[in-house]
Amino acid sequence: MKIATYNVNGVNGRLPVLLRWLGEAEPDIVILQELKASQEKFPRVELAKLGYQAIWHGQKSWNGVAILSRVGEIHETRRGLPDDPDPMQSRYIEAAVNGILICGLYLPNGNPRPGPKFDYKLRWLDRLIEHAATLFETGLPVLLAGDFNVIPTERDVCKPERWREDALFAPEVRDAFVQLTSQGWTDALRAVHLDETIYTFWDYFRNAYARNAGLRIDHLLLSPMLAGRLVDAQVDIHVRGWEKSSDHAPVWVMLSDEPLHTRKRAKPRHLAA
DNA sequence: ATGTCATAGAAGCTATGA
Repeated sequence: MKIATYNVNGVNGRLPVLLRWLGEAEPDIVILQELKASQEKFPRVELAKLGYQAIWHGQKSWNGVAILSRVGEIHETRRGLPDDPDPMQSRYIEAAVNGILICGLYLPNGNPRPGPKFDYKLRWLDRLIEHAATLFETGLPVLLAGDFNVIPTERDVCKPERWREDALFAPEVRDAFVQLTSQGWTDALRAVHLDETIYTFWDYFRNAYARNAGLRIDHLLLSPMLAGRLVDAQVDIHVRGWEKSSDHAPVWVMLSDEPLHTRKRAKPRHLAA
């Protein structure tokens, strides 16, 4: 089973890109962020033509998250985090699909730092960490995926020194990400590409994509049951080069149907020797 | 500070968020 996360940066403005990628990549389940569309303006019919059913949490102009499936029913379990810091912002959607609990999230950007937007990001992370702990403890197969707006380590940014004060790389935010993954989640892309430079986002400024001046901020975190089924994780980097593309590229994991007893689970970074 | 996009409304440009 192939599961992807993609910050589309406007689901209607980028619809041709999204449909082209879906046709090419054929993911089974897709988690979308930054729909930038109100609830009634989601392109349900166009996606259904490609065989995807969908649930979505829209919002006019900003945010918005969705889950697509071409492998059976989407059983929504919640939208918004428990004690969400701002329920008006559509940033979280959760559903059981094909035996996996899919958690789609769009974390606040948090800039400028310091300031109220940064405080909001920290509160959101706090709520996410608490909810993730609850989900983890169920022992179920759970996937946390989306645009985290977190650069986990220096390896995940082209020029770390330029990002020291940025809300995507701030110590408080990176600490929170470590706190989250330390619950036992596997960062799938990093587990597959241990020592590689691999990015998921290139901004529109300064020809960033052509220079590969990117960031790794879109993540797929696997509970132990799913980590035991991890076959591959990749970024569809070329999609970022398409005309009218999002500033993010799609990121996906391939999971086997059965546990892979031969593959060792990736150790959290803080436990590594 | 800069740069490039999409969106919405004050509208055919400007403000905003990223």
